[in-house]
Amino acid sequence: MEIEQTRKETGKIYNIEDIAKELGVSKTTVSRAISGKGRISKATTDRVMEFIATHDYRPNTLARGLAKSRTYNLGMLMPMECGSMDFPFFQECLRGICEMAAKYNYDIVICMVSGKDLTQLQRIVTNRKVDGLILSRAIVSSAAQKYMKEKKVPFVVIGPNSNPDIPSVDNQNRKASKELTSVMLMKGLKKLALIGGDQTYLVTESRYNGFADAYKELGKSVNDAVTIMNVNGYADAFRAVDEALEKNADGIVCMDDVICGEVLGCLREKGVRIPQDIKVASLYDNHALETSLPSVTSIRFDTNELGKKACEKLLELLGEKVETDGKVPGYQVILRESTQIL
Amino acid sequence: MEIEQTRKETGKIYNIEDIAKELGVSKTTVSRAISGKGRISKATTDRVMEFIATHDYRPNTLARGLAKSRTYNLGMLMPMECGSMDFPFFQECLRGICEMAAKYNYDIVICMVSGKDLTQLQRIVTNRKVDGLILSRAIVSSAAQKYMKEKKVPFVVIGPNSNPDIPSVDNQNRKASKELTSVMLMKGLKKLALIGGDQTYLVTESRYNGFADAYKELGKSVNDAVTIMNVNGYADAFRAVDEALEKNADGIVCMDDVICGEVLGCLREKGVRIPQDIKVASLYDNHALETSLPSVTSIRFDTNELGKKACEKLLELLGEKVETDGKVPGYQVILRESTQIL
DNA sequence: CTGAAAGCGCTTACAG
DNA sequence: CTGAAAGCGCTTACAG
Repeated sequence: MEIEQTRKETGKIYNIEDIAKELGVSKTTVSRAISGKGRISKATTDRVMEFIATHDYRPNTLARGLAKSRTYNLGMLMPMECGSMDFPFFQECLRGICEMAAKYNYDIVICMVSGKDLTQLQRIVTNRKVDGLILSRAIVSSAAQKYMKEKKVPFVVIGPNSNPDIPSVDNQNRKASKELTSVMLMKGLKKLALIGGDQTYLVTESRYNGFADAYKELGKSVNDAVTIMNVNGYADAFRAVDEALEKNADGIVCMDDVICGEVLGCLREKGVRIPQDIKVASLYDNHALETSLPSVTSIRFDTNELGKKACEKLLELLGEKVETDGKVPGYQVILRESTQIL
Repeated sequence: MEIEQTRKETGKIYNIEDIAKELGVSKTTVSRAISGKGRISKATTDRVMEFIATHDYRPNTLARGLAKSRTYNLGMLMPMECGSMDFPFFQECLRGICEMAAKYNYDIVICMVSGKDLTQLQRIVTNRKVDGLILSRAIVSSAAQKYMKEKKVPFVVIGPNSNPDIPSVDNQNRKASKELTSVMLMKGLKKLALIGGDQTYLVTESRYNGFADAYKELGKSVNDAVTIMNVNGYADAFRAVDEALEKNADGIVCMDDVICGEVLGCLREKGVRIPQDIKVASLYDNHALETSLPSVTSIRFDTNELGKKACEKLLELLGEKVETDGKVPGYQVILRESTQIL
């Protein structure tokens, strides 16, 4: 009560010198008590900490930053033109990142990059507005990575990464794909069609491998399946669906939610009923798949956790002592109407 | 070429003192040349600026910040639990904000707030990580606003705002609603039903007024329409649609995209065809309305521009000289299949 | 028009 | 265990 009073009356914002004076010690001592570094007696530490708590003192981040050459900000690269499909991913991810960053008293600054234009990245880096950066699979631009290496800015990548030198975190695409495919197979489906996108993407490869793993485990060959890759856009999808139907597929596994949306459109257009005539599943979930008619079986990754891990990794890179649980971001296989056996 | 060389060889990061020495002037002079403030000869300014350009010097933001008590960061409050519906709004908005901020060499830091929990806001404020804040209609919490006033942190609100003391920017809800409603009326529809949400929201009021304006302009009374407010959730929407149909409405105007989605669901469930049996329009657009079957007539606001304006306003509050064009964020009325006269 | 000096609020060798 | 002092890289009265 009285403390509140004091705060309200004075409204004063203390600095380290004020505290030193009030307590009759040196700034050095106060600084040490706060940081917990250097030799300092328990008694002094306690006195300082109590004063700080009572007066709700917060060190000036700018000043500390200048002294330690730190901004206590982390940059998150976001593609300006991410479609409505991608955005939920970023939202979730950002949530996890912010949460973890806050835990260590860091904040997230957004860096919107447009295509191959690195202007904004350069601005943020040359202005030293961040201590490190997080970028995601959606930022294809290896130019960005090259730039950051050159400038020696620590960064982590969210998504598949072939280069072991680059710290990265990723979903368990392969494992999850295998699991979903296995379920389809065990449901008694005889002929699966896998419809996937650009094969040069690593995520495509991972999911493909997972799909194949499921066959292998059952003593079958992935060649028993119809695999149609490099599908890009509705026209491609339409042809892919045609091929799947011609080859008598009784189940279609779509590599991601975008493709799946297109496939659903094609099937509707052709008057093929789901799940009566054919089962459909997606290796990446989104809200539309959940609410569409019928709802579509899919894999939901724990993107929030993925963001947290990315942030943790970056913090570690920056020399913060993070206590990580070493868990890998999980996923759920969600069986919905589109794969029901009637 | 040679400049490149120099940069690469040295890789040196200059500070203001280095420059002063190299040029045989004082730090003061260099600082003045850069800021463009204070008396200084054109000749000296040019020399300094040339050196800076050649060596790609960037003032240390942290140091400047400490001296001027500025972070050159703006905070953007984001609701943690914004649904998939809300997010496109934030994405667009954020784009505009970032773009404008970058123009004045500010950056955006994200502050995720969850419900009424102000922890993150307090953290960012007491740590002085931002010079000001932008919050949007989705942050209902007036507690947040109260906190910021108390702490004297400048902020602007995106969305309807009754309090004229609080700087805010908003879409032209009333005008846009009137325009869309007018079009419906002029298409010859005899009985419109307006289905809206919580009447305590200011945005609801604005849109309602716009709807009424259209009637007034045609010399009619809004009482000719069926208005059903405070609709919240599918069950409510179902009853509202029932009522509209009973009263022989030949057109339904939904106050926002969420309600519209529900109304579409209800109509489908009831076997009412759009636009054959009834026309449907929404006073707020989203991707689903654009791609649904049939596509739905709607109002698309220029959210990107809205974000820019919000940022401009905040920058002005912070004392930056912004050159604004005084334009108001626009909108488009997009007539799609759902209102076609067959 | 220009500069020396103090100041922004921290951290951290260095010396006791 | 503690403190005086220098330093982080800028800005800005103040004095010329």
